[in-house]
Amino acid sequence: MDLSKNEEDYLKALFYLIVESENDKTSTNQLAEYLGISPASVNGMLKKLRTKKLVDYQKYGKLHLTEQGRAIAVQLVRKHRLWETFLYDKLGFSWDEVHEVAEQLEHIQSEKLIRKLDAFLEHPSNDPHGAVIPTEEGEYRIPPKKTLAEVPAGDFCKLVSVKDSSVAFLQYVTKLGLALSSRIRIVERISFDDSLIIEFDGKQVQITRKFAENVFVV
Amino acid sequence: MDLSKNEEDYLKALFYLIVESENDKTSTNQLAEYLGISPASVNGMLKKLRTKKLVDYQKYGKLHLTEQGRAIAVQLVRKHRLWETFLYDKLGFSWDEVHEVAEQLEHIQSEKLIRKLDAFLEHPSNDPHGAVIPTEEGEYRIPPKKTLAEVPAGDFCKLVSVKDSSVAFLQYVTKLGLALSSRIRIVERISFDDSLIIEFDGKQVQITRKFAENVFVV
DNA sequence: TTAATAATTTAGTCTTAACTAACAAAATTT
DNA sequence: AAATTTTGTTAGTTAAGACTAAATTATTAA
Repeated sequence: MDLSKNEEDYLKALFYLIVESENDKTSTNQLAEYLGISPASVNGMLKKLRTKKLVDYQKYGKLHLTEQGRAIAVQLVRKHRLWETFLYDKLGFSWDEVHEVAEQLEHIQSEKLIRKLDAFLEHPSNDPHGAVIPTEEGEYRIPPKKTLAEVPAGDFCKLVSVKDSSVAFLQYVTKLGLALSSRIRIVERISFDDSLIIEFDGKQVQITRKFAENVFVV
Repeated sequence: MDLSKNEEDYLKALFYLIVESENDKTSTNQLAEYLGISPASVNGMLKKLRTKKLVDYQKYGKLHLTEQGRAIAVQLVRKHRLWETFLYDKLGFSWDEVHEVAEQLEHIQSEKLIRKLDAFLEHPSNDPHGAVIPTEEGEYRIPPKKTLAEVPAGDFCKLVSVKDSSVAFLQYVTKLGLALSSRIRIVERISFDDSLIIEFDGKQVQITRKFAENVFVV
């Protein structure tokens, strides 16, 4: 099945909304909002994707991805994350720069390219944000997530990804000096305002609870 | 200046036709033929490119690229050839597979990506087909073609193409074990009969002058 | 220099994927 | 249960960029 960049973007957005909400469905308006496209336009595209048996819904009903639609979306996620890994590991892009470029690269059509890239990167399991890279066979499971806010005082943990991946947040993280796989120790919890003091790379910083809740760790 | 994939393809085609013919101009029909698009459609796009000051022509006249159009085209060629080099050198694609994928990759918009890629590949000067890679500054000159017969003794060179592509000659080349981009050293020139001894892949063979004159190198 | 041929342009159509405005159905309030 | 609000759909428009057919200009041959 050969899809346009556009159709691929719809599938990816659907996948994102469905997986994020862990709800197995989403709605026209939500999708329109996410893509920044009018609901009317989205409605038109959904009709098309339905005739291609990639999404599944009836008039005024909720949207689901078909098996095939889901499979294609998973492969797009795989491509996106492999490219992010390439940009980060091999080309020295920073953490917050990889997404935008990978957004373009993921649409390149060549199975061989992805297989070779995967091998070149030595079959990575996580992208630079710590997200799991689906396998070639389409296996994709989301590991249970834990935030920095849940780690007991005194314990160590490792940064693997962030919840809010806005540029502003990512830049703040970078400015703090926190990098992917930074080893972090919880020095103290301030019960007064729920902030916490953490230590990494030999320095201590104080962060708010809101910040801690945005940082996923292992 | 932000161009669509389409506009970029037109500029690249124009550049190809103009540079190949070494004529500094081309025509609507020639361009249409090359792109596999009807002359009428090409005419429409040319109008658009003219208003963007990327091509230069008047009604019923010959087509030229403007300085800016040429500069953009050169950068596309640069991107294309850097990606081909990446696919060949790093991912292990064969030389006849790289073009199709590079055709897609060249449209990725990110100056940083190209700079980083160039550095990662250690600033290659030639792509896997032996073609020159334009510099970041847009310098692009086609070097005069050189045959194996012109390489001084002791020097290294790389096979890029052949002059005589008869089956007999190609079979002989293959039998010798010479492949595209084989790294060759000129061991010795026998002045008696102008034959030369070359070394590649750790083995030495003797070839006639006639043979050497049929092999282009870089 | 006129006729024939080739090259180029114009005019009008099609498809895709966006849009707005108006309408219809579903969900929520009162 | 009726009114209101939210959500989803339809209809009609627009912009690219392709197309064909027809018209125009250039070039070549007679």
